[in-house]
Amino acid sequence: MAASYYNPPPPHSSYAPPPLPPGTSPYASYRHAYPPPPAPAYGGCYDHSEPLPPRDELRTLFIAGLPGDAKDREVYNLFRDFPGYVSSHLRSSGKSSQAYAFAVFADQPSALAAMTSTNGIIFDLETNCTLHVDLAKSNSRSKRPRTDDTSPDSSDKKTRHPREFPDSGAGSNIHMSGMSNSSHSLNGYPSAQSYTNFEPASLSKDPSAFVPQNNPPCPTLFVANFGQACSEQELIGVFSSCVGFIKLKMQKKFGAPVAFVDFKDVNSSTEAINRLQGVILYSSMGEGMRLEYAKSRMGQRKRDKHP
DNA sequence: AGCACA
Repeated sequence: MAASYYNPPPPHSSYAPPPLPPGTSPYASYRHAYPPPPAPAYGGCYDHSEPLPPRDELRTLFIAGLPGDAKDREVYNLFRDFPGYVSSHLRSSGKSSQAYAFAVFADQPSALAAMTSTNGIIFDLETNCTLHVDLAKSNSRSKRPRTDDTSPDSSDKKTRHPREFPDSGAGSNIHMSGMSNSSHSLNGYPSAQSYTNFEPASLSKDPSAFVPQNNPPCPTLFVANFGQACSEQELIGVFSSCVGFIKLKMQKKFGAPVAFVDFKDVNSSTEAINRLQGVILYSSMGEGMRLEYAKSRMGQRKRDKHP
């Protein structure tokens, strides 16, 4: 097990209290707006009316260790910016002081990446609630998690806007496709603005702040400007969801920690740059991390010492 | 604003 993995508490003193009182939060409504009654029709997760993915791979996370007063919003904010995040469901145990939740992802690698990044984090500094995140026993019964066929508008008609985010603030479950936009934050607490609207966070990146790519494309990426509190496991959790990911090595013996991430080819590394550039990690407090092509490929010994 | 390891 990843028993050695220990995530220090995030530098936030608390969970970025939303600017709205709890009662008036725009999220307050989805608490009681859950359409599906708690009918755990598990055991048969097959739905033959839908063209399911070939193997019904588990892509739902089970989150334990939540405090009893956890809010949907908190679970949502925890996972919303992980690539592939689809939706989350909070289940309060009622009598107990513990709650649990499920987070649905587009595929298992995305789910595993989010799992690695969130497992073991201290969710509540006051009660020292530590999250235990694992793959769920079965996938959540979602309406239409992902349509791989070419009939996209059977249940999704109102969200067909080219502007990606529906106003799911008062919806039932919290859906969001963080797939192909270069999401700007993984920590879930980007700024107060995200509590009041669902603008894609990427628009807060002004083009002038973009990183010039000086180095020629390389399958290995150089990663900098992530927080000191960031663990290698957290980075692996983020990067391992990228196609072609091979390995990640963190280097923190010098002042600012950096990391090298190896991909199978430059297509994959380029895709990862585009996807994760500027992303703010959960453990981060400042700017997002900066990705560049590395100056040399990881693990490639220089064979041309002499001509 | 920082590019190591083999």
